[in-house]
Amino acid sequence: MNKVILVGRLAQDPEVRYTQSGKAVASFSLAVNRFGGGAQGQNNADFIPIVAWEKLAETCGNNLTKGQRVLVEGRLQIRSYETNDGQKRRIAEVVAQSIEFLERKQASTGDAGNIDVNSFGKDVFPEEEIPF
Amino acid sequence: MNKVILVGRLAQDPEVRYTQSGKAVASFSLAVNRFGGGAQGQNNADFIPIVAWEKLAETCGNNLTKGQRVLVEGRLQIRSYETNDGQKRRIAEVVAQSIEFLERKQASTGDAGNIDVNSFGKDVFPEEEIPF
Amino acid sequence: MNKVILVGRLAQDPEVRYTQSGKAVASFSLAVNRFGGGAQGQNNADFIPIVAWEKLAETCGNNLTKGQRVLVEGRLQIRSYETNDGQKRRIAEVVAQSIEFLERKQASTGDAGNIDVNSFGKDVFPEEEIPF
Amino acid sequence: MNKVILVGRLAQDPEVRYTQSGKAVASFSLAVNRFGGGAQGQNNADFIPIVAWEKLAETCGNNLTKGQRVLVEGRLQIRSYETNDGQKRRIAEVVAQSIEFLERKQASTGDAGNIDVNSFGKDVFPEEEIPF
DNA sequence: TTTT
DNA sequence: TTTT
Repeated sequence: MNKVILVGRLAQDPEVRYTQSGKAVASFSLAVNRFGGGAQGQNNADFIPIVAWEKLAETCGNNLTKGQRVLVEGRLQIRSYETNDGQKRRIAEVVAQSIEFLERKQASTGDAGNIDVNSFGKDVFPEEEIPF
Repeated sequence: MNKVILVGRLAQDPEVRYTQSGKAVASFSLAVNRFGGGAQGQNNADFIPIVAWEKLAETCGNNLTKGQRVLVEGRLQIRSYETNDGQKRRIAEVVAQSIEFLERKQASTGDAGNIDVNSFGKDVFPEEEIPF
Repeated sequence: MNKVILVGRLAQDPEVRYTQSGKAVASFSLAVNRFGGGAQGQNNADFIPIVAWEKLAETCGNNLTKGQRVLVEGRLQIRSYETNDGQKRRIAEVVAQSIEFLERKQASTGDAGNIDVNSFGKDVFPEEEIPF
Repeated sequence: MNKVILVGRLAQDPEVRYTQSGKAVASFSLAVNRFGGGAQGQNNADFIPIVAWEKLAETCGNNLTKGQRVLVEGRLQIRSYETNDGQKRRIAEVVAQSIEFLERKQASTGDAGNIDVNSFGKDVFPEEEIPF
């Protein structure tokens, strides 16, 4: 069991990239407030990296924008990578299995009349690297 | 909502430290298998940093040992810190709210006859730094 | 581990009652859509009984109304009771531990300017009966 | 979001039945202790009805026995049915999406050498009735 | 680096 | 109806 459930707002628009084999990968940072979003100041949030793969990645790219509130269900993954100067680092991120839209996309961003309020993804343990 | 539920084995004995004000903090790494712990090789695990505070920290120190299987419920926190040479880093860790013991402590590690199989903690958002 | 996490809408205003010892108990039914709340018809929901105790019960009574969307975290409990004609029955209900308000109370139901968007409760295993 | 996560012991061997179209359905009752399984007496458990469908149902039938400890992830469903004398009743049950075996099958129940310790299922919202 |  |  490796289960993560988060409710928060996108801190940025999702970025969608493609692996060499053509798989879509969306990534964004989710601002998860620690104390209910009250008046406790602007720093009371965890900014949690989210990645989504394939069909779910494309749903994110097409339907999510900065500021939108979502529920993310996924698993917590520790990924190793090397910095440009050769240091080994570890990064934690949540690999989304499903994303529930708790708000519609902002009207200003374009039409959003008919999107599904839920979109389900598959759990993936991809062999491929996340492209940078 | 910021909820994490993990089942895994302690990759090491918990380390218990104390903050300047005397609060106990336990930390350990939890090995969470990705594919059900079968024969897929030894590398298929995420090693997830866990911290526990106060009474739950002491319960960890007294009752958990390397290799023991537990269920951890907590929240995912991103913490900023500085390296010795002044670089800013961010680390993700799970702040445990409760830990359920799925196995008794190894007999070889000492007496463990009558411990509770569950121990519950409170969610904490401590002001204090985790001591290193 | 006995954990339930639901996102849905109140199917009715909460009813707040008091036990003989004066503990508040709120109860309501939560409509949880099965397929993302799309156009699949009105019958695709589970109506799940929720109960909340004490301070959380009062928060429910004061801040929640029919139709409002909430996230409920709790545990699943099977309770035995007797019908008026002496039959034994079992009912399942979710005992709320925390409720996150995903929407503000309807303006028409009264002022809702400044309520907290989160309200946290304690897990309770009360000895007392839920009053009818 | 309709998510249930339970850790408990099978109160009985699973019963596997088949729908008219041939789908397997397993059902059993899961005893979920309220206070950590300590010495608080024998009545401190919720007996929660679990159902599993298709491949997961067969895995249950083949690998689970009374008394075995498992982790069940699923959704909470309210199902309507009629009693033999025509009364309408509602029953709550957890439709399992995945089951993690926290213990191997009892040796006395037969060979259990090489079973997977995890088995994953799909979320189903079947049109068909659960056979009685 | 950041959301409301 | 029940598990350890």
